[in-house]
Amino acid sequence: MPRTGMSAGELRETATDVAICRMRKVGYGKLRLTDVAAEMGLSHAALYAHFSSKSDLLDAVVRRWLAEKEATLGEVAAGPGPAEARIETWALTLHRISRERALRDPEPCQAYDFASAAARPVVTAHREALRAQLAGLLGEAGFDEDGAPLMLEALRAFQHPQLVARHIEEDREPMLRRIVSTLLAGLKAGAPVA
Amino acid sequence: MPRTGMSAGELRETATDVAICRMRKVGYGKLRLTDVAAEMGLSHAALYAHFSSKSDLLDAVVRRWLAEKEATLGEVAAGPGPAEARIETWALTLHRISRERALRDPEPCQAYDFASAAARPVVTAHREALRAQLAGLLGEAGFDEDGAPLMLEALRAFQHPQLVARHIEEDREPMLRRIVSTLLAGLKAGAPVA
DNA sequence: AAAGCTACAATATACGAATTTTGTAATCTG
DNA sequence: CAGATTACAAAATTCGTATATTGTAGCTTT
Repeated sequence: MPRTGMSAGELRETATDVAICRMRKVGYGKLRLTDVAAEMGLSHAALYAHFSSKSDLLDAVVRRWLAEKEATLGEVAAGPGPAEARIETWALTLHRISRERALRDPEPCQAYDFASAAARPVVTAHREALRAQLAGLLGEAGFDEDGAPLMLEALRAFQHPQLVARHIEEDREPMLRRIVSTLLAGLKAGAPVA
Repeated sequence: MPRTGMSAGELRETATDVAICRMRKVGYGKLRLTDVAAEMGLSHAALYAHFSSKSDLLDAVVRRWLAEKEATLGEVAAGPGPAEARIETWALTLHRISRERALRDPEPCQAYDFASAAARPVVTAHREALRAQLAGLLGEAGFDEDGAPLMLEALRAFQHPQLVARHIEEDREPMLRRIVSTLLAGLKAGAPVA
């Protein structure tokens, strides 16, 4: 019987919550397991029963944060209107979320950036989730689903934390729209020549 | 009458040379004006007659390094064969140079990365030079030259030092080819819908 | 035995003193 | 007097050490 009154799953979720909050408050670089544990009324050692390492907790934080992004995009993908129009909306939303987060939620953003640089599986999984959503949209709109990785690579400048940060002042939406419509036009024109 | 036997221009060039060499030897972060000056038989203060600051010298280093890249790409752009084919070759070359440099010339690469993050004019000028080359090629191949900034943005994942470094193991050329041909097909299909 | 704690070693971070380095000004020299 | 030097202040970096944090093991409690 757990003394915290939480199941293993709940404790992991709570620890992830607390870690995100503390990260937002004190910054990515100053997040301490000791503090997370203390805030939960635990010794830091107790966390090791639920997370194999600090990185594992940070992964959980990033996973949660990316899951919210995927959920928002999933709603756009499943939204009303013609599928082809939703592709542009989806891409714009992807960019807006990235930009908004760089501006207003920089600490988890930095955690993501580190996870990304370290090629953590949580990042790979996120990219795959985006690919799947976009592939679904493309399929629905009558395009070959193989266009999804292609589009994602071409839109990378609008997602990547550092590139987004570098252009945070500019309105890059017109350029993004042009790229999306050019890519869609190109895909429509048929399978690209090898 | 200069005691070094060099004109102002030559001295700047020599200092830039020496700085690149030392940077390659000791690393970007450990480059010291003192050492550059000493290697030229000068006191560090003498450098200030030719460079307004260390950043100014670093800019000269990056400018030189980027000029070599522009020259190689310029040759490709001016090369033989149909213009449309040269666009793909140009993009592949752009990626190969970026990749090769990340692998074999990491220190100036880091200097470029810092200059890029600091939004130094030398980087803006480089981007403009690339845009002009690509615009020329597009024009020659019968495309609207406005496609150049669009293509460059879409190819950013294949140029940006950090993104190139992250995928250094992979062969991304097939994907690059697909993106280029899709974009060209899209541009050919007519001005993208606003 | 499950859930957690205390104790501890290895590692990492923070801090402050000493040293370098950068940048400026006044001075020297051919 | 252009070209360079020495001298010097401000800022940055290094280096040694004290402190904190991470991760592990064995012990305690219910």
